[in-house]
Amino acid sequence: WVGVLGPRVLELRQTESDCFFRCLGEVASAESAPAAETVDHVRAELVDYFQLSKPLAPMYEHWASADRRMNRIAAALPGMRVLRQEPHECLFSFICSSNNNIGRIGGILQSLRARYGPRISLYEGIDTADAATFGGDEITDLQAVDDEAFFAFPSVETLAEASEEELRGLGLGYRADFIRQTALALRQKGDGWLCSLREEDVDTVREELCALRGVGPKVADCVALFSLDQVETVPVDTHVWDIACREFDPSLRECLSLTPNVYARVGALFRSRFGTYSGWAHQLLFAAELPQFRSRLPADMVEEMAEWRGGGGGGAHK
DNA sequence: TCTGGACCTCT
DNA sequence: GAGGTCCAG
Repeated sequence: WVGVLGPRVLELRQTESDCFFRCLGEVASAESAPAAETVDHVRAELVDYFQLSKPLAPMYEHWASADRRMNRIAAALPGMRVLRQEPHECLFSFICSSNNNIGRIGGILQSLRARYGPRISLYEGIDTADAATFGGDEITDLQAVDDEAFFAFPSVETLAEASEEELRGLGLGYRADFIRQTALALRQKGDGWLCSLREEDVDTVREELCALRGVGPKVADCVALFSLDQVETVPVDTHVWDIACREFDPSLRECLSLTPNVYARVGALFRSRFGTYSGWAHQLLFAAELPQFRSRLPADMVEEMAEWRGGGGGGAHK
């Protein structure tokens, strides 16, 4: 994999037993190679980003023993971790995600970076073609988007200064105003405010996030789980709702829409079954629904999921 | 508390 | 409609 993490372009490669990384470039640097201390620093950042100090095996065991279906999924999809993303980037990204599909979100975020983010220069002697030979096909996607350029995520300050019209031009649609207003609010609250929510309890985090423009329950919970250490938070979208109907409580199907009440019921179901790290468990169940992981699951399970989708079982409330 | 509609844009 | 949110009734 090749991509941007914070101010750097990183290349990651995984083997049977190890994970290797390499720094390809960074913001405002003309060096020919990263300093040794930079490499150490990046190693620490990766450990933090992938939350490697949290042992996954005990969680998997707990989830597997709590739920028969989860038992099989856990066996098929090992090593599914929740990332610890940078909160500002995470927040703006999920604001862009509302009422929007994954493919388009990626394009919008890349446009945001290219237009407002600081450019990342590759170290002397490294070209992306060289990196591509290691990285597989991810890098070709990035190059196709913006001519082999890498950008870090824009600052709150920059986004606060952006005009709504220009943001709309990048394909954000009505979310343009959300981005601008939230950036303005964040600037007002000061530099460390968002990160400081990591120390707060779930309810406070949720309340504070939902006060931001374009942030409802789902977006707030995503930001809380994926960047603010709220491990028991379960973001509920229509897919997670489907999962809950299918696996935990068929009576949820009677509900006509995802009201706050239903939303809370779904979250509570996950928590009562999977406990403290319900957010992580949710991530695993959610991943199992994605097309790219389907081939790893037992055939009968894939069949069952297809049947549910096609048979209108999940569509009862839609 | 919940429902219905609007909202950008693309398939 | 899509991996929602906001606003008015």
